[in-house]
Amino acid sequence: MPAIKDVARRAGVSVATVSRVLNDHPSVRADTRERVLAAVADLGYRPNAVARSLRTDQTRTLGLVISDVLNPFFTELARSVEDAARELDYSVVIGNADERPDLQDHHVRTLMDRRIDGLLVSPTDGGSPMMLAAARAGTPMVFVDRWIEGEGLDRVPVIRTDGRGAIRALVAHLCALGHRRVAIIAGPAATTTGRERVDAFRSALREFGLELYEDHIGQGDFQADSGRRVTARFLDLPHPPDAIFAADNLMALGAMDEIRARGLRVPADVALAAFDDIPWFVHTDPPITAIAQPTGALGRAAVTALIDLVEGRPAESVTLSARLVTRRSCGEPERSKP
Amino acid sequence: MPAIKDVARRAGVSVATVSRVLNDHPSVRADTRERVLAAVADLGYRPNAVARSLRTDQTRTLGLVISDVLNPFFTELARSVEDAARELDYSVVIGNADERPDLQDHHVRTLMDRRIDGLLVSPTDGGSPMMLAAARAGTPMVFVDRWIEGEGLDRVPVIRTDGRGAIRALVAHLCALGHRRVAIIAGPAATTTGRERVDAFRSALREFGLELYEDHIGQGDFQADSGRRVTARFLDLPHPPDAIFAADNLMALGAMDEIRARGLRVPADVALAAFDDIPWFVHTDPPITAIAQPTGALGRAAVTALIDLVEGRPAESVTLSARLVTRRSCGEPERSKP
DNA sequence: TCCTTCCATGTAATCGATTCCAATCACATG
DNA sequence: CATGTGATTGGAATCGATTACATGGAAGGA
Repeated sequence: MPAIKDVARRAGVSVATVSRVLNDHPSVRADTRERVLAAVADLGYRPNAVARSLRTDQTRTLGLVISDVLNPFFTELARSVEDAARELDYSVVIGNADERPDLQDHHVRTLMDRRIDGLLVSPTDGGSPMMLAAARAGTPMVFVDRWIEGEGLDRVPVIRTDGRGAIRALVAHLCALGHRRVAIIAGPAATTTGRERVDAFRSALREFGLELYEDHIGQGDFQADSGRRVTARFLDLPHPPDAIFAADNLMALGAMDEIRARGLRVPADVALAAFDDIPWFVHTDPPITAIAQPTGALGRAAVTALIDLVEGRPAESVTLSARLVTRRSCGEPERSKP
Repeated sequence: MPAIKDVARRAGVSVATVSRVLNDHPSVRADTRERVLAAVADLGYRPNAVARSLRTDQTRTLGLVISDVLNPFFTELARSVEDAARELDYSVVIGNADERPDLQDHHVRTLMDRRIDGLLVSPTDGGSPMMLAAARAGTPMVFVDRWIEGEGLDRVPVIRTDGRGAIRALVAHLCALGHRRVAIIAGPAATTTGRERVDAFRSALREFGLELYEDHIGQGDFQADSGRRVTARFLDLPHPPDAIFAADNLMALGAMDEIRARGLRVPADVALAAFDDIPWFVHTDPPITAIAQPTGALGRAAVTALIDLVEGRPAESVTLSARLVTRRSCGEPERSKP
C-alpha cells in the first residue's frame, strides 16, 4: 500500500507538497498540483487515516453505543445516525451493549482507546465507570433515547422522545374500550425510559380513575424473554390483568408468545400495546397498537448535537414527541368511521 | 489524556520500559513492573490505539459491509459476527450499504483507509471497484451470505448457506397443499443469492412437474417496497399466482402489505412463503412459513475464516444448510398430528 | 539596479506508540 | 582479578501523515 512518500517521489516533489495538494492548501502551483494528482491516481494512493488521526488528533469518527442491535428501534436509530453522520463526513462505529453493563463498558473503553471524536450513548445501566470518566475528561458526548444522571453528566445533552402524551392517549384508548385491570411490563428501573414509561402510565391511569397495582408492574429488561416471563406471572395472578402495556417492542413479542402459548386471544382475553412501533406490527395477529417514536429525527438531532460539541459549538437537549398508532390489539377500533 | 511518556516520567523509567510492561515483555524486573502499573493506574492511562496501529500496522479491527441493516437477517448476522470477533479480541466496524453499490463502495473505501485488518462482505452488486482493488491488494477478505466472481476474487473464501434443499422442501410443501401457479419475488440478479434462489426454485418446481413462468418471476431488490410492487404486478395478471415465494423477509413484508391492501387473504387467496426466518413470523397473520438460515453459525464461521486469513493461516469456504420452518401461510398444516 | 515582498516549495519536528541495538550492572568463572 | 554472561534498561529510529518555519526565486517599486 503506497504511502505519501511514494507519491512524493513519483511526482518529484516533497511530502509536504503532496500533503498540501491532498488538503487543498491554496499555495500550490496548478501544474504541481496536476503532477501530484497524477501520481496519486497512478499509484492508487489513499491517505492512511491512522497516521492522519495520530497527527491531527481527530478521527472523524463517532461512537454509538446502543443497548441492543436486535431491537428494531435501535437498528433504525443506528441507521439514521449513520446516514446523518455520513452527510457530514463522519463515520460511525457501533457498539452493541446487549443490555449488559459490562459490555457497555467494554465498548465505551474500546471506542475511547480508538480516540473517536464523540460518543453517542443510549445507556443501559445507572453509571458505567468508563462513561463517567469519558464525560468528565471532556469527551464530546450526547445521550440518545435514554440518559443517566451523575456528576459531570449534567452538561451532556439529551436527545429523546417524550412518551407522556402518547401514553396518556393510549390509556384513554384502553379506557374507552372498557379495560380496567391494566398492567405494564416495565423496562429496567436503571434506565430513564424504564422509569418514565411506568410513571407516565401510572399518572395517566390515575387521571382516568384507575390504579396501577404493584403486582401489575412487572420488571422486564427490554428483551423478549423477560416479556414472556412477566406475562406468565401476570396470567397466573388470581385476578389477571385485562390489558398489558409492554414498554418496548421485544417485550411485546415475548408477551405475545406467552399469551399464544396459553391458547388465549388478543384482544378478547387480554389486550396488548407496545412502546416503539415497527413495520411488523401491521401484520401481527392482531395488528398491534403501539407508540411510535420519530426515530429518524431522533438520530439526526443526536448527530447534529454531537457534531456541534465536537466542533466546539454549544449543543442543546432536544425532546421530540411520540404518537399513538391505534390498531386492533386493544379491541375493535372506535366506530368513528363506517 | 495521558500518553506513554507521562507514565514513564511518573514511574521514573523510559517509555520503552512502559511499553514492555504494557505488552508483557518478560524481561522487566518485578518491582519495575509494579511501579509502572501503579503509574498507569494513577493516571488512568490507556494506550492510544491509533498510535499503536500506526506502529504495528494492525488495528485489530474487522470491517463488515452488509447489504441492509434494517433486514433482521443482517442485524442478526452482524451481532453474531461482533460476538465472535470480540471473543478473539477484535472489534468490528459495520458499514451499511443499503443495497446501493455506491454506498458499498464508500464503506469499503472508508474501511480500507482506516487500515482494518480484514474485510467481511456481503456484496450488493456485481463488482465494486474498491472491493476488487482491496482483494487484489491482498487484503484479507471473506464473503458472507452472498459473493461475487471476478479475477482476483477466486481466493476469497465464501461462507454461505445453501438453500436448495430447503427450497425443494418448500416446493414439496406447496405442491402437497395443491398450489400450482407459483411465483417468486426474486432478489437482484447481480447477487448470488438473488439468482440462486430463483434457480433452485425453478428446478424444484420442474421436479414436481410444475413450471415457473416468466411473468411469475418478479424482480425485487431485497427491500420491502419492491415486494409490494412486484406483488401488485402479480395480482394484476389475468391469471395471478396462487402462491408467492419472497426471496427475503423484507420483500415478504411488502407482499403482505399489498395483499392486505387489496383485501385478499393469506393463504386462502394467495399463499406466501419467505426466505430468512425472523422471530416476528410466528406472530404475523397468518404465521409465515419460512426458510431459516443458521445465522449464528454463519457469523462465527465467517469470523473464524477471516481471522485465519488475517493471522496468516489458510482459510476455506464453508457451506451450511438452511431448513424449512412450516407455519400456516401456505395453507393448513399437514394433518400429521391431531 | 537593488531591495522588498510574496509565492511556491522543501526541511524537519511532531503525534504516541513499538522495538532494535547498545549500555550498564551484578555475578560467576577461570 | 580480569573477563564472560545474562538480566534490565535506555536511546533512538520508525510508522505516515501535518504543519511551522526556512529558503529560493521572481516580480514590483524606488
